Amino acid sequence: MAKQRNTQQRQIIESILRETDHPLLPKELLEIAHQSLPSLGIATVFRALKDLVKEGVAHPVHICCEPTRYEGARDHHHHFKCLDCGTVFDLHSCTGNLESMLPSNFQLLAHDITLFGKCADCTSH
Amino acid sequence: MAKQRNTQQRQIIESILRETDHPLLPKELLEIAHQSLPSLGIATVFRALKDLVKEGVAHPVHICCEPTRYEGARDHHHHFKCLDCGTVFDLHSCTGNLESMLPSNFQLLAHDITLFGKCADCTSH
DNA sequence: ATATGTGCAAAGCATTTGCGGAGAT
DNA sequence: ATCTCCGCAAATGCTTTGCACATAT
Repeated sequence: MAKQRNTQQRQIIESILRETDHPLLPKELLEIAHQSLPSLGIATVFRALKDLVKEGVAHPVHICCEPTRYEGARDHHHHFKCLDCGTVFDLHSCTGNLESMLPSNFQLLAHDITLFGKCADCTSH
Repeated sequence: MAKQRNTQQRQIIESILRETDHPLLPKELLEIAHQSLPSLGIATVFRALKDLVKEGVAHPVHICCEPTRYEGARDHHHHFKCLDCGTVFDLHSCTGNLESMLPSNFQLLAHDITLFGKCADCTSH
């Protein structure tokens, strides 16, 4: 892979991912980035995200029937989507014992867990 | 909701879902259906799937960066995707203790778990 | 100086929708 | 006979790509 250039647009995209505590849609990321760089195009956002995922700096987050969101790489964690308000929260613990779900001779390399329900705010209303 | 008609195309689509033991892409479903009804169109597949999901007869399955698959309604289960051959398998057990992942005052209503790795066939090669 | 990155616009897919005609009731 | 469903083709929304120019090295 060729050497990567340190452009203004990549810096902005990386820093937004780093500073945001929940996964973002490419469109949302673009809107935030437009505050510092109005000329930024959506194609650049997709190209940067693809590269950052390849480098392990960003992770794709797939939820239900919606377009892929992206978040900065952090500790291993999963997500909770509130069915009332739609917000996606990070969850910071992880259940064990997933191996027990596998048929024999299957090898477990990774897993996705997404929980759905009502967040604290929506539960209290 | 208006009364649903019992057309040949819906019968075929339902029976394919019922007889297949893993989730199918709309495109794959269409190809199988073409064997019994070559004139079937993809729009009809999408319309039928949307109705069947609403009726609870089919479930959408979301995996990674791929288009939504669909499967007939069965017992609660999850999925395993082989990273080598791409096949999606049903898993018939389910881990407990997901509640422990939640922040306080969050209410758990549903969950998705997808495991990734190598299936028995690909492990042995 | 040179090769990579960018913005724009066009292309590609997956999915949805409008419409006139076919088929189920 | 009527009203829903179908197939087709056009439209939509998200994502990718080609190209000419800009810019980091």
